[in-house]
Amino acid sequence: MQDVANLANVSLATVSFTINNSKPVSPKTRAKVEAAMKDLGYRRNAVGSALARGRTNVVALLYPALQHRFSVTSMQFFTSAADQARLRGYTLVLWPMSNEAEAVSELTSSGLVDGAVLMEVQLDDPRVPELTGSNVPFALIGRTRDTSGIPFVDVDFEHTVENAIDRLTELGHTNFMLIDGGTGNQLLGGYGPIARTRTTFGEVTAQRGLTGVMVSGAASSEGGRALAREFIESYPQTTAVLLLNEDAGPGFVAGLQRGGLRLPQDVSVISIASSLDTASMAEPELTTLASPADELGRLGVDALIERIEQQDAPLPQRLVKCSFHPGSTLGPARSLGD
Amino acid sequence: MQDVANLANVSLATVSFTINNSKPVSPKTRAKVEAAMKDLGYRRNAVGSALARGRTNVVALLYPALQHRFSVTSMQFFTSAADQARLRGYTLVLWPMSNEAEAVSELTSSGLVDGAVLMEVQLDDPRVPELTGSNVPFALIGRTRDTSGIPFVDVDFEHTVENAIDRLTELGHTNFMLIDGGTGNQLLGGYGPIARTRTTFGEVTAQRGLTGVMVSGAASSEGGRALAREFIESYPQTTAVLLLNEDAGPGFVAGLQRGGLRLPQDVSVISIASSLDTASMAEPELTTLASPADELGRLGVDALIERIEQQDAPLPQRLVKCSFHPGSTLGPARSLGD
DNA sequence: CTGAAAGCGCTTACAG
DNA sequence: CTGAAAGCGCTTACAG
Repeated sequence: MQDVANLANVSLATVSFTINNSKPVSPKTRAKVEAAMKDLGYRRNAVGSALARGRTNVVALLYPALQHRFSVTSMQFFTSAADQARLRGYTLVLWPMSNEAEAVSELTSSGLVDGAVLMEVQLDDPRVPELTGSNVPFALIGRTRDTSGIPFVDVDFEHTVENAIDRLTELGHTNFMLIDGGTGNQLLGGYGPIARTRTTFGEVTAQRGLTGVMVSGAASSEGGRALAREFIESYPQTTAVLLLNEDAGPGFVAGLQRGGLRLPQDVSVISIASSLDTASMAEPELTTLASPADELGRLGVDALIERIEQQDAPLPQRLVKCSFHPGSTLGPARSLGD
Repeated sequence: MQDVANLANVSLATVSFTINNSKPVSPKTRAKVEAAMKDLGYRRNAVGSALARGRTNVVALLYPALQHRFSVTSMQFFTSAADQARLRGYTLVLWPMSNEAEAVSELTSSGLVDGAVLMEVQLDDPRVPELTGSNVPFALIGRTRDTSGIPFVDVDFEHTVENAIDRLTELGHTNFMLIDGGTGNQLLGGYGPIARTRTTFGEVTAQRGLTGVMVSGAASSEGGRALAREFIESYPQTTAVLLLNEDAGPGFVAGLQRGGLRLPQDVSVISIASSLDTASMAEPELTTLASPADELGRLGVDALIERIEQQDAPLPQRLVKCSFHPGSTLGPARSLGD
């Protein structure tokens, strides 16, 4: 930078002013400085700048480490978040968290990042109070139980479940099943998407006098096949399935058919909050209420940057709806005699 | 940091020495300093440290932006690379590259990262000379055409193709097809995995007097279904398929069966350099030579950090083999009369 | 509109 | 083993 200043016959400060547009600079001075920068191939050092400004323009994406089964949907968060950050002049770092408390404080106290976007949010996520206390700006992709004062973007699970049930009800279905990807452990017990979906499913089926059962299975193709066997053995009356378990989808569909059921003549299945990529791997292709994953990644970063750049702006809290894609697994309920 | 020094009645320098073990510190002084740090909840600021040391302990993962269809395999690179970086005291940033030249120089001249790992490497990747010229350490996940002097980790595609052909030859197959995910554009024409696989496939089938055709299709379920239609219409003699197109796998298998072919009685399919997650979404499950994706992400970061920390160490260049997973799509060649 | 100087939070010769 | 001081590459009041 000093070299640039020398070559342009100006001071260090003036170079800084032209780079950052932080003070008015006369056109000729600006031209001289820019020529000098070009000649020397100069680019401002991000670390020096960060130290002086107290801002790094780096944001972190926090995701659970050791959970190495990432769906297509998570991948979309990663890349859309990184792209959007870049677009807005930030760099995205991946921050795997194994030990929640320690990792969060390591993050917040390092001074490396200006803020964090959290993925895989639990209803009572321990990271949230930790971050609130640390004064590091953050935003959630997902929601805690109590969202007051907390910036977030999330799928509108409540609407999604109702929408799916509506569509199936119109086709005459009255016997519903919700399949989720929860495992027995406590962690997933408090996982937002599953909890909200189950609650809404329970409420809506009860209100409307529908039969509704809930079942969980592993988030994998093998999990899906196992769920199909369970379905065939234990739930002969059920004709409509809401599937909140993206990765089990193709296996579930394959398993049902292997067990002699036809889709959608015998059973209708709708995959919710999941990706079309995975849905299309099933045969027949799954009818889907697709997760707006790209949009969530983008909006999550936007929400965070808003918090960083203008603390007084209105709190960003957005619910995004899933989009319907027909597929081939939705049909009229089979009549009682079938 | 000054606060810590005051509380412990030592100098700023001594605090730094104890934190970094950069100079011997007496046990009692160390104890005082550590107590003071704990009391104040002090953590060293990464930015100040980076500026003084000329090292940020941040490494970048460069991937092609705008390519929003990431397979499970890419996801594994992302997360295993981030985990390994963290394990070795580094932070991983995601660096989407749209305009190659500009983005690389933005990276190298920002001073933000100590080095970069490159994904989706082309045979003549323009990023490589750019990085070589910039003196920023880097390592490839993949390989350029000429690998002399370049640190990399990659799948041993040559071995993988031979292995797949061996297995099928033993089952009596003589009519082979290679399906890849290349699109017509130049970009993918020079994409390492496809180029190497095609070359090896051509050589091995020729050497052994086997019939071998090569076909490309879109990397999606729909692409797989289209490939199946093409297969049935145009290649009735072919009994053995090597599939280098992970995302087309389930659709291809479904399409073949929809067209009346049985797997593996009529056609054997082996998916290569792909993930088991996707393979298991096919029905029947695809026989697979699985990509060591986690290992590659980890080794890629290791290779980079070696270059950063000891420039004189032997050049890290590693080829990793795929692992065989049986699945249900490999069987004896149908006899001529079938 | 331009410049001299202090300071961001650390590290590291250098001296003791 | 410990400390005083310079310096890493910037930004930004402050003065002109």
